[in-house]
Amino acid sequence: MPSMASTSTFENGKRKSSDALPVPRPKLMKNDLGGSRRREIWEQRRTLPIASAAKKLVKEVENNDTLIVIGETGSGKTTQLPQFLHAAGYCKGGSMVGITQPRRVAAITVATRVSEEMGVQLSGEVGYSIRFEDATSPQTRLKFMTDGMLLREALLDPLLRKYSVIILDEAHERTVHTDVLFGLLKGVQKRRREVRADVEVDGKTEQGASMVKPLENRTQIKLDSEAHGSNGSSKSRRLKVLKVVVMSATLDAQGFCEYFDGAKAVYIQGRQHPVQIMNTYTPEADYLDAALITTLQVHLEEAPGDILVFLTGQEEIENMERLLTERAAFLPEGTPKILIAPIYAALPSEQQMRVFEPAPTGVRKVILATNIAETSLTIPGIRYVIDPGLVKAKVYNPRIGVESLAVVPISKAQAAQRSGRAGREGPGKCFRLYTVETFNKLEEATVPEIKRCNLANVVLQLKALGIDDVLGFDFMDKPSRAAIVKSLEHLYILGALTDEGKLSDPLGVQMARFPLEPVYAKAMLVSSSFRCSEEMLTTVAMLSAESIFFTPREKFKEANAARQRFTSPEGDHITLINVLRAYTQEVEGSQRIEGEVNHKKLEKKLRSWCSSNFINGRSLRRALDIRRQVRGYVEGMGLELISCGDDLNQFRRCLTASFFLNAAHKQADGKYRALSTGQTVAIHPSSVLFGKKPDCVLFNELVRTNQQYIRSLTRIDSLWLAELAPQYYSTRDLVYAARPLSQEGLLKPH
DNA sequence: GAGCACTGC
Repeated sequence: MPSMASTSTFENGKRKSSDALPVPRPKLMKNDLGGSRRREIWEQRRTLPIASAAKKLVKEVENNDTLIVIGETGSGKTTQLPQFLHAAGYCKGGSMVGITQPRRVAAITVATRVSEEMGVQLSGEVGYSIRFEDATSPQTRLKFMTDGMLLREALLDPLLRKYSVIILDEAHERTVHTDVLFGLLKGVQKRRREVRADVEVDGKTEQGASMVKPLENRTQIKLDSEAHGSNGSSKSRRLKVLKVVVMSATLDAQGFCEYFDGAKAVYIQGRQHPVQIMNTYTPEADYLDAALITTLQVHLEEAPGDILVFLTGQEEIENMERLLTERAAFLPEGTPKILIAPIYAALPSEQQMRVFEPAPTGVRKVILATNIAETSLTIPGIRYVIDPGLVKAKVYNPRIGVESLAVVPISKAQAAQRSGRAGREGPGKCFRLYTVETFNKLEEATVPEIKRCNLANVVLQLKALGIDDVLGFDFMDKPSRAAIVKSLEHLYILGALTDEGKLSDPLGVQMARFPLEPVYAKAMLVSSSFRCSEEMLTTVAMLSAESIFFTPREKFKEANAARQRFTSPEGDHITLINVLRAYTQEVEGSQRIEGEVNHKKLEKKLRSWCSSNFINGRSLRRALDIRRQVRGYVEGMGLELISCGDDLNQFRRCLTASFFLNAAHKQADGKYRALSTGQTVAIHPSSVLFGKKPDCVLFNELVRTNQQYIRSLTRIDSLWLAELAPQYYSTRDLVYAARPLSQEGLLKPH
């Protein structure tokens, strides 16, 4: 690895005496990309807004254990700060700088860019780690990862000893994972200080280290402090305080500063072009019609440049595409043509790529997008943004545990993010289809996800991290008490928590290890005693992947016919198992017969098999990935993987023992009643049991649209509930009644 | 006879 050593040029003495960016002049290396490319990169780095602040930033990190960095779009904070810290010695002695991102793609692209800038190989000194993919090595010093991945690491190493600095990037997005990391890292900082203080007080060298178990890390900790023991007494020879840098793109830093005990905030200017904002004078009665008219108006009156229209969902995008095509046909003669490119997450990736293709000369591209274009991907060429000010967002009702999607107004921060999309390459314009008064009434920021989701997973992870008092956890925005209590109860019923509210061992401990919804993790663990763990493995993978079946509206009948060959009269779970069994036999099986597995060929076969069977290829691939990963965990725990073969009754009984909380019973009037909440529910038309009127079913999802629907069902014998979940159901009454639970122990951990 | 914003382990 010759390239590794060359980066040590960052650590030379020159840096200290100069205000300039600590970027070494381009140097030729083996496997070099070519001198001109290196010079180009160097030139780009030098002119970034953050470059002039390099020295100051490093000093701020040195002087503050927690630092808030507000960096506007285009400031270069994400790629540069990690390199500055590397150059300043924060990676010496085996320490790492960890940088979290909310999205997988971002972790990969940023790591790739930084490795290129540093002239090192990816997965060498610079690496990334995301689910299903670890591109790091023992040499890795700058580690980019998804926020969820760092959370997983904390389970194995609660003090995060490998890290000298953690940078939480895109903190303003407030993902559940980032929010949990906030509280967690505060705790780690405190505990790492305590470990140090211990040493300083009694001076006995081994005392502090005994809190930090594994032997091999002791040397590393020592090396840490030798590397940069700038602050603190000479006696502090143990774990360095963890430096935390919170990076955000929104200007409002106050919330972060307050939460991090008055942490200092620094601002870095961005490099955005001006965007002219236009609002309507009166509220629009029909925002879709307004969006349509505005799009055509911009096309007729404005200079060249592509248009980005934000819409709420697939259906709306499809409608708009149709309307726009119709109206475009009646444009005055000589008007340039338009090219419509829709994009939303569920769109097959080949069609997604169309938004990135430049329109032919003289043609204007109109992109119809969901909020996928707000942050997740950047489309080049956009000069005009049309923003109706609405978004489809998940709403969660903790009382009854129901999720639904609703169209709601965006926040001011989201409005700014949307308009910013017009100023990436040059001055732009944003047309907001709402009045200034309406804008002023919008919320400043979107309600953090942690306040609007099911917390079962979060609570389980916190318990696994040794945080027993979840209600007292230092959340930046605390979820409602009701939501926390609900998930504590849920975990207790699943057996993950003891009567005292502690994580049960081994059940709770094992459940927390799985990258699955707690109820799926439980099902996985229960399944080996029912001798159907292969089938449950497939089930939890397929359920985690969601929407395996692909039903385009125009081919509704064909899709339903294709599904027939997988359909099981027992329900959706076994139907999903049939899909995977068929795939394995018809695609992977035939590959093996032909000899060595050729991945390209397999991929091609998967695609054609999926399209002829109306299966969503992306979802199936994801299910296969999850299946492989979960299989690894199951085997790692020493659990046996057994198939029940054709004895699927055994499997249905296992589903009952696992998903007993979600049982529904047919009433005299033919409607269904969810047993644990008493709600009236209906079988979702996407289920294979729709119209079959089974007496008793289990379900995995409860969604509210026009009415309350249950999805992913299996028919069961109602007597199994009392037999397999006696702790929850009693047989005394004709109608099964859920038993009340005592909450005392759960809420006040001993 | 219905509808699935977007991420993540």
